[in-house]
Amino acid sequence: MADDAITAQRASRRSASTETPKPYHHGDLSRALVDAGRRILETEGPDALSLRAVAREAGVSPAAPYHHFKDKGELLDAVAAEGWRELGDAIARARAEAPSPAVAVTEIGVAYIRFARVNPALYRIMYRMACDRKTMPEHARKAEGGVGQVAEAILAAGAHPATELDLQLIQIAAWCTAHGIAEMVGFKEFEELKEQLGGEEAFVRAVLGHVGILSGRASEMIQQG
Amino acid sequence: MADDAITAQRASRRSASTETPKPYHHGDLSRALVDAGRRILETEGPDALSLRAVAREAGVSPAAPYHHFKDKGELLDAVAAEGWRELGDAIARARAEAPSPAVAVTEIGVAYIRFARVNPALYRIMYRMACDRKTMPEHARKAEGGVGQVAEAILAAGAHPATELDLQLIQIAAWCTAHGIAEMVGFKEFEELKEQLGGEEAFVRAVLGHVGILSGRASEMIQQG
DNA sequence: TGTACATCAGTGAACGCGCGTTCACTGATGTAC
DNA sequence: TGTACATCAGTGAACGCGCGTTCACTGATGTAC
Repeated sequence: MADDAITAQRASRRSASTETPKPYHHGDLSRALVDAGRRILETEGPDALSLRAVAREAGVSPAAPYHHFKDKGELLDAVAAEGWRELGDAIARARAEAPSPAVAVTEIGVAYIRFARVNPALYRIMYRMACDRKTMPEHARKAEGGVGQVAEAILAAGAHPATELDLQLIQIAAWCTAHGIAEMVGFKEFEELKEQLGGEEAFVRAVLGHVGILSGRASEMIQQG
Repeated sequence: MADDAITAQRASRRSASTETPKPYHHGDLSRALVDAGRRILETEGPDALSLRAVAREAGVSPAAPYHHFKDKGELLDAVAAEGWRELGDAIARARAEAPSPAVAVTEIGVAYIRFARVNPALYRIMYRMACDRKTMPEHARKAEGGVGQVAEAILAAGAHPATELDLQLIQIAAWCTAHGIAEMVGFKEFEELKEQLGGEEAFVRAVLGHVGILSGRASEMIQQG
């Protein structure tokens, strides 16, 4: 009877997904492994993210993941891919919720940096893997995934880049700056400044406001550049 | 006699330093270890930088480094510190050689990014360690070490920040942007654009030109911000 | 609906590896008389 | 200048560890008749 309940639970989990806390083991281990990976990232940091640690955290033997991922790399890819997807969503949300297109570029920057701060270890391995491969993941390069949205937001803000090249360069500059801030905003040397400005987000906005592109003055940059 | 020659060599190495290729072993092992570490970084990447690998590369037993460094971390610190020192020198040189104070800020940015590109693995671990500690190394924060020079260059360019806070924010924004570009400039998706623009340095300058602060228009940023 | 069987998703033991670090040691270097 | 001795800077073997991956296995799940 208990067995029947578990079986039913597993079946329902595979089709829809209203479930009780811990139906792991059978059911959806690859999902569980990615979740476990993220838990490890946030509690123990990026260097603790071994295949064995993930299996352990998921309550499964070290060999089990091999039924779902070719090797360690593929598991890590899955974790990072989820990160990029969520970052893309956060950006899209920020853009949609911006009070006006004129400030959308800034809001994207703020959302990007906030994501990195809320998921520091995840963001670190996302970027570490991108740097190792010397490329962004497919998804992040597409319009819905991230970078593309910046270009759209810049255009929507009323900027008229002279050339396609100008637009691309602005996009790249914005992306690089956001990344730089994301990696450094947690540094201790900024703590005093953050307090002075009334919190970390205020600090981030202040820094963005001194960058140019990300301060909602994209069109100026284009006309001048 | 051969022994005498070696002894003399060692002695001279300790005082001055005009030397023949391989006087290692005795002489200056801590120097040799740092050199070995850098060689490993550039040939095998940051993840290969283990204490054993460094000892191996230096031609010495795995226990030898412990006479010069408390533990692995201290050795890595020494490698990274050398990187920060050289980066600081590169920045100072760029500033000194800039044709005018007005373009010095841009030249600093270019020099920074060039350093990261010439020493990619070194730059990676320099930053990885800074992120782990959540702070820049002492030396990089000082005026002669890096960040401080940016502020000086901005002032020398004729900018008149309304407040000390403005200057700090610009400094931070510049630093973050340079870091972001440094980490991403090698990405494959930019290759086409680089060719279009006539090489990587041209590409870097073009991106910097769309950032604002780093395009020699710092004073505008300040007056507007 | 019940049975026979293939497949699927786990187990747990084992492998070889490179790591950081410790240890007792040894021979060369430098110092005091 | 020569000898006795302390110290210094190495050696190399050993430790325990966690890692990624493989393997033969087993029991549960799903399928065909």
